[in-house]
Amino acid sequence: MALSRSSSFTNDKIVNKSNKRITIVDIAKELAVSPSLVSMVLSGNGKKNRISEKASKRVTETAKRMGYNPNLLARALRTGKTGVLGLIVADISNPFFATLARLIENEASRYGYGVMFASSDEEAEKFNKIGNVFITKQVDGLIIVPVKESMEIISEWHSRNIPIVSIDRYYESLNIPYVVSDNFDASYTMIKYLRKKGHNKIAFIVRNTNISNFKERECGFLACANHLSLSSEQFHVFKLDNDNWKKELQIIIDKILTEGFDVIFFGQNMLGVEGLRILNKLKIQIPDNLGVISFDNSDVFEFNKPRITCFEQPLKKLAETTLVYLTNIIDDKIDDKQTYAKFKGRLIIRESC
Amino acid sequence: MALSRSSSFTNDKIVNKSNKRITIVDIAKELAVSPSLVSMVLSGNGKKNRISEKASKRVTETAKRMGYNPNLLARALRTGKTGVLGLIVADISNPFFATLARLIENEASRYGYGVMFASSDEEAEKFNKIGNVFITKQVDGLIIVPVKESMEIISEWHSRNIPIVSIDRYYESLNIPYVVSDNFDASYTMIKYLRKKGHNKIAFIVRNTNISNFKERECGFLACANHLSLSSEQFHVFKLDNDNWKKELQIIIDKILTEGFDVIFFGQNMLGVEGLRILNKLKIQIPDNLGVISFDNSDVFEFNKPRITCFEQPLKKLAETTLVYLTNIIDDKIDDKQTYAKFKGRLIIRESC
DNA sequence: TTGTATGCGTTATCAA
DNA sequence: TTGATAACGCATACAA
Repeated sequence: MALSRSSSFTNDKIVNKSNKRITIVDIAKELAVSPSLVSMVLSGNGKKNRISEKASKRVTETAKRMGYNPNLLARALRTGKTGVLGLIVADISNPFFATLARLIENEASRYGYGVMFASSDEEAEKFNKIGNVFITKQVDGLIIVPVKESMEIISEWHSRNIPIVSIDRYYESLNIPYVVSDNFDASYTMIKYLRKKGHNKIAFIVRNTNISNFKERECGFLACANHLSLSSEQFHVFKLDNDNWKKELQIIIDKILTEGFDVIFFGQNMLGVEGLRILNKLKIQIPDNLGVISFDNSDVFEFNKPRITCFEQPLKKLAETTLVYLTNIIDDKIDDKQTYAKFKGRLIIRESC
Repeated sequence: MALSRSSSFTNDKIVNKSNKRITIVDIAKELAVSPSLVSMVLSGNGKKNRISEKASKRVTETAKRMGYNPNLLARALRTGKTGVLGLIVADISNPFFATLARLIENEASRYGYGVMFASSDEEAEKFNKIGNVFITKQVDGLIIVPVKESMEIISEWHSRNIPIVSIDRYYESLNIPYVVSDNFDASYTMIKYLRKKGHNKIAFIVRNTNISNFKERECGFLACANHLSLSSEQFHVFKLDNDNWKKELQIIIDKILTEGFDVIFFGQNMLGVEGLRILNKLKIQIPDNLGVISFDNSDVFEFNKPRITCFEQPLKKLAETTLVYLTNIIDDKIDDKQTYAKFKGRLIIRESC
C-alpha cells in the first residue's frame, strides 16, 4: 500500500503539501462562479435563494468530483450551530442511564445531531462543571438529568438561553421543559398491588433528596397509604443520604428485617440492585420471609432467583419526546414555558412479591 | 449566592442584554493593547511569547472582570483542535460498553477532552457512517471498537491521518495502536480451570467472525484443548452468525443439551446473558446438569442462581492506556506504528462450574 | 438569478 | 516585548 504512488490515499502526505483541503472557494474558482453561490447550493439553501437547477447541479457535481467536505467548524462558527447535543446523566455505566443514552443517541441521530455525554455522579459540582464545558463547546442543546442542589445551576444556564430539556427528573419552578415518567402513579400502582397481594407492613426505601422523581415516588407511596387508610405501623419511609448510601442501606435493611416488615419497596434501580445484593448475602428467603419490589427494570431483576417484581419506565417514549422538545426549542418552534410530558410505565409482575 | 449583586452569576442577565459576547478584541480595546497580545496571554502562550508579567496579569484580570469566555469554535477553526474525542462502541446500552465508556469518559476528562459516542450495533455500515460523522465534526481522535468487515474503513481513516486507537479488538495488519485484553490467555486459563474441575465435554460458543477478540478466544480454547490432549469428542466450537444470533443460540443450546456436553463456555458477555436466559427458561440445573462459564463479568452473573463463573477484563487499564496512546498520537509524541498493549484479566470463580 | 463584501473569534506570522 | 494583519472556511445582507 505504501508503495503505490498513484493512489490518493498513499499520497496523502505528498498531496497534502500541494493540496490543502478543498473549500467552496476552490469549487467556485473551478466553475468560475462566486463562492456565495456555491455556499448556497452546498448548504442546502439553493432553492431558498432561487439558484437555477442547472447551476445547482453543476456545483454539487464538481463538489463531489473534487472531494469536497464542508468544514463544520467554520460553518458552526458562522451559524452558531454545532450539530452536537450535550447529555448529562448521573452515571453512564448505570444500565438505566446507559439504556436511556442509547435511545437518545438513536433519536438524536434521526435529527442529525451527535451527542456528547458526561456523568455527574449525582454531584452538583460535577454537574455544573460538565454543563459548562458543554456550553463552552457550544452544544446546540442540553439534555439533563438534574441532581440534588442543581436548580440554580440549571436556572443560570436557562437564563443564558441555552436550549435545555430535563429528563427523568425536573424542577417544577423552573420554566424548563421536562419529560418524565409519572412517578406518583407508579408508586401508587405498586402499593395498590402490594396491598392486593396482602402485604401488611411495607418499607419504602428512597433517597433523601428533593429531586422530583424520588419525591413523587414518596408522595405516591404516602398518598396511596393514606387512601387505603393504612395505619402508621403498616408502612414506613426510610431515607438514604447520598454520601455513603451503601452503608446506610445495609443498616436500614437490618432494621427492616428486625422490625418485621413483610415487604421492601426499593425506590430506585440502584437501590434495588444493591439492596438485593445485601439480602442475598444475608440469605433472606424471598418472597417467603420478605417480599421485594423495585422501581425500574433491570437484567438483575430478571435473573435473580426469585425474579423481582418491578415497575418499568417508558424509556423510549421519554427519549423520543425529549428530542421533539429539544429540537423544537433549538429551532425556535415552541415557547419553552410549561412544556412537559409525563408518561405512565408498567408494572412487571414476577415472583418476588 | 443568588442574593449577592456582585456575583457574576446574578448579573449575567443584565450583562447579556446590552452586551454581546465578550471577545479578545473587546479586552484589547479596554486595555488599549492589541488583540494578539490578549490572545497570546489567554491561550496560555504568554510565557512562550515572552509577554511581560505585568501585561499578562492585566489581561487575565480584565478578562475575568469582563466575563470573557473563549469561543472554542473560533479557536478550533484556527487551530484545528476541537477538544473532542469520538467513541464508537458496539452498543452503549450493553453494560460492558457502558462501563468502558464511563472509564474512558473519566480518563478523557483528565486530559481535557470531551467525548462523543455512538453505537455501531456491530454493523460495518453504521460504523462507517458514525466514524465519518465524527471525522466531519473534526474530533481530535477516535477510540473505536472495530466490527466485522471494518478493516478497510479503519484503514481509510488511518490513511487520512486521523488519530485512532482501537480498543477491545484490533486488526493485526493495520498499523493502528490497540489496547486489548489477552483473550488467548483468558480462554486458556478458563479451559484449564474447567479441566481441573473435571469437565470432560466442553461446548464453546462464540461469534463467527474474524474480529480479533473472538478469534483469539477461540484460538486460546483450541490451543489449550490441544495442549491438554483433549480428543475431538471432548470439545466443540459452536459459531454464531451475527444476524439472528439469538435464534441460533437457542438451537445450538438445544443441540448441546442433547449431545451431552457437561459445560458451556460462552465466549462473550451478551452470549452469556442471553444463553443463561435460555437455560433458565428450560429450567436446566446448573451446575448439576450443566456447568456454565462466560467471558466478561456482569451483574447478571452475580445475581443469577447459581452465580456464574466468569473471566473479567481489566477495563480500567484498557481505558487508561487507550487515552495515553491517543493523546500521544494527537500530540505527535509517538510513532503510531506497532504500539499496543495487552492486559491480562482475572478468573472469578463462582458456583456455576 | 448571481456576485461582492464583510464578519464570526481566534491564532500565527512577521515586522516593529 | 508588542502590534498589525492575514488567514481559518463559511454564510449572509445587500448590491447588481
